[in-house]
Amino acid sequence: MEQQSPDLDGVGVRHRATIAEIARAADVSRQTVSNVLNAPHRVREETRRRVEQVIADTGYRPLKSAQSLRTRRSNLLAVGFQSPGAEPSPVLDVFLHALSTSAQTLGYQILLLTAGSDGAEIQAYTEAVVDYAVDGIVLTGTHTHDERIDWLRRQRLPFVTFGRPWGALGGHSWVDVDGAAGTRAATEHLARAGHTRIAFLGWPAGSGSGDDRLQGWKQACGRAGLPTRGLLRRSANTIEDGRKTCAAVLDQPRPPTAIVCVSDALAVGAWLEMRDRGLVPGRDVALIGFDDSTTASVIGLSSVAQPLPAVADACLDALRGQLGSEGPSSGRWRQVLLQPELVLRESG
Amino acid sequence: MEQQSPDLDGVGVRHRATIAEIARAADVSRQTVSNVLNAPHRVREETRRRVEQVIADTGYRPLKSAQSLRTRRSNLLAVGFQSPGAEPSPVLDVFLHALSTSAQTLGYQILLLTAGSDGAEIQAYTEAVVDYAVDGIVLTGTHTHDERIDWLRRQRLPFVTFGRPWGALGGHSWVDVDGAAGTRAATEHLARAGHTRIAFLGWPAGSGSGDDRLQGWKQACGRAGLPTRGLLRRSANTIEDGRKTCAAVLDQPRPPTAIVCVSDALAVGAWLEMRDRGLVPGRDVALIGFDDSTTASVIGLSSVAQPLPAVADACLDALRGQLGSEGPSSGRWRQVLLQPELVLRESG
DNA sequence: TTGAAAGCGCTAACAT
DNA sequence: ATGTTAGCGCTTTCAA
Repeated sequence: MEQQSPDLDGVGVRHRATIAEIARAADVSRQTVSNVLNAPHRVREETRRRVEQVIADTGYRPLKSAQSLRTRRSNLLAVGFQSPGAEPSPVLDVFLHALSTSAQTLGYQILLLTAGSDGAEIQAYTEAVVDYAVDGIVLTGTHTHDERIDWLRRQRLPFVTFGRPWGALGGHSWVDVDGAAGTRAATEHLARAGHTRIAFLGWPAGSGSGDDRLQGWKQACGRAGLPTRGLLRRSANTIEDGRKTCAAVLDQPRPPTAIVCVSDALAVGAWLEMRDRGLVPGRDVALIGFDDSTTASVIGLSSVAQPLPAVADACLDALRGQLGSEGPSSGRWRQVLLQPELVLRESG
Repeated sequence: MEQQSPDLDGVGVRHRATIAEIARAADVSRQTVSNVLNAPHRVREETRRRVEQVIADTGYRPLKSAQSLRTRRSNLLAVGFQSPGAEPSPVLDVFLHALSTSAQTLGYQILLLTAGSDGAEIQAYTEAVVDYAVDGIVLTGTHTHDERIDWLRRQRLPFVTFGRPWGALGGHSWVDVDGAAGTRAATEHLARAGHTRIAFLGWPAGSGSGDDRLQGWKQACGRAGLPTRGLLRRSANTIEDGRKTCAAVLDQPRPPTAIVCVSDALAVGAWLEMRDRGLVPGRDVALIGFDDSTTASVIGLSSVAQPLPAVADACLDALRGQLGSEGPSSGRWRQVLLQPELVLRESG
């Protein structure tokens, strides 16, 4: 028969020691306890030791709501992400995990905000800032004319975007992956392998990252003296569109022997179209995607991988730069462009 | 040239109206303002109107840290999820999104906690509860002898698990998907299609949900008078293991004509193995997976889909049941088992 | 180096 | 139905 012991895990999570209790137990004032926590150098060695001992014994941790009420800082970071709707982004969940993990080691917690539109996302940020006094915001999936960025700047909130401010002025911190470098590496790899007609399946003009990745292909073709005319197809980002544009490009009089895609979604569509035609990707036609999704690894699709943990860390860095002083002063902005990595598999 | 207007969005996010200001502007006491917000029925119609008008004009929203300091509630829910490491779970990110979206409509925010082990997750919960006074916890990915559940129960924290408490007593709220029903439906579908030898690729014994899904296959075979001997293979949850166990089961003297898998990871492995052998899944051998991952939809793999938005809503329901009164009293536990849906594609 | 006092914004308890 | 008082736990003055 077990003993009646209300709490097996030390003091237990429900008991809250207050700063006053610590002070009493250590025979100092509350203020000294606060100093031990927030400005240890101001406390005499011996006193500090004694207080720290009591803190350790009781498992005392300051209550954030009280701290926040006083200091207006919450150690909370909001990250907004919009529903990909149908197909979940292969990028965001890995990024989220990395961000949350790194944030926790820095003493921050992640408030997860979801929205269905830019307007809704702004609304969510508003509530997070007004209600919870979040210290900073991580915005994902930037696009041209991004009203979210405008809003954040107007409000002078500390924020960083995963994605460059396409077409905007860029007066803020951002972290992005060099998409052009990724498609350039993919195209160069194919050129080295002897391909002379390399097609590109892209997104409609005007999406920043889509245009960026397109440039990489164009540049690599230019440098290698390869043609691009008639080898570019644009479509929305669905598997079905990938099939169709792949079919279109293969049905040309002079079809390409290799295809680079702006995304894995399109590449997977192309992959399916090839299979249906009895073509083996990598043997008959080379194929390289972008994002290194799980699906890509499953079907042996070569792809360009984004260094998401590094992106997450850079985002936190940028945010901390803004949080250090009072408010985002220009000059504290960090702009980081990370290099992706070409992951080669059977298809290319 | 634009006018110098510091804030275009109403009052702007940085200006905080306090309850005192609202009270002054509406010519009532602070308490009355508080009542308008928290107990409107106690306020005279006309007074309420006036106060509400001021609130609307100023865009006033109570500060959570102050509310929380007073009431010990934060309107914060913590959700813990461990890194899937290599292959991101096809389930968790969709679940997270659904959970966050529903939580926001209920006035809750999601604190995202990541951990690499059960111990680390408990540590993260501790900090979330002690520091941020989270109101409740959503735990994902239950397993047998789950120390996280034991800990949450000992601490008497409001919580709900996505996943049944396999092997434990079950004195808490949980939401789960009826895995056995899913594999049963899959197996019955195959039996109706004329298959008489249906194999199952499962996980090692002892994983609750794996055993559960296995049972569904066994039951369906039993009812249909189909054999199971020699048709079960167990392995870890990797694509490579799926390949191997699929190969093993196909190399038998009397191979199956259909295969049901405990997960899409294994099913994808089986799918690849079939293709390498020149077999067309769905034509030569039927194949059905579990989880309805993006990959499954891409490659035309039939699969069992979990109703994740419904799971998220049920989790929130269960949590709200516990938050209503002070503390989780027995009888307030909700246990919800939701039905999955068989999604048929080319492979089955 | 330490302590005392004040107050962040809100709501529960009590008084009117 | 409304107002008054007190205090949640912490940190920022300021004084000793």
